[in-house]
Amino acid sequence: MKSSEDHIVKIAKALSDRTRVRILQDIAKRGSVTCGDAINVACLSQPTVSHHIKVLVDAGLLIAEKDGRHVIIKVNKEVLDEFTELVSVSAKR
Amino acid sequence: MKSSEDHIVKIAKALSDRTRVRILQDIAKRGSVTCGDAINVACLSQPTVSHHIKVLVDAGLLIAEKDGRHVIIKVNKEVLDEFTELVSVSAKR
DNA sequence: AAGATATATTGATATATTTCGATATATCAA
DNA sequence: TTGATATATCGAAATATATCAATATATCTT
Repeated sequence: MKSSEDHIVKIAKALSDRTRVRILQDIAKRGSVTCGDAINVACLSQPTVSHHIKVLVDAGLLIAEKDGRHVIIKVNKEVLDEFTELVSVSAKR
Repeated sequence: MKSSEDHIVKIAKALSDRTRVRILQDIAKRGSVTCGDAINVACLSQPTVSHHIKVLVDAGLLIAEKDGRHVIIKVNKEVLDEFTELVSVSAKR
């Protein structure tokens, strides 16, 4: 089982890059997008955006599911809530 | 004026290191501590801990005030709330 | 089957971060 | 004033991260 520190650190790391936050906010605004959409938002190369999406997915902040040759990504709100809750609680007690 | 992205990124960066989260949680638990106390918690060199505290202070997460030769640090709950609120809102709309 | 499109992986480079020892500064105590 | 204690800063080394071009893989279209 993972400590709350480690969990906070993993999510915070994912949120510690401008591009990733931008991608996340864009997805949140639109509901769901494809990786191609994210490339347009980020204005960076396809491999770079692919990498950032992977970081967000690994952190649990994004859910990705394949749909033909596309990958549809959306925000995992539960994980996001868990994170804000964990930060609030652990830093206030 | 700073974008919400930049604000999130700055705080998230501060929270993206195990040592810093540990220090923050320890301070939250105890109310307030000195830098020396933080060194004991982190088990790292004094300059390293000093650096981490600086990062947390610069991000606004800690408030530091000098008291003789000590520096008393405590959590800035307002900034922390602001952060969790910002993350919640910006990633859900 | 062949070409086109969407995404992932690899390998390299540039930049940022973490960490330390050495040293500086400020304050207290004798 | 001198020595001790608390914290900050500097410079360097090791590690991590962001980024890209090239290439691989998977799926669609014709």
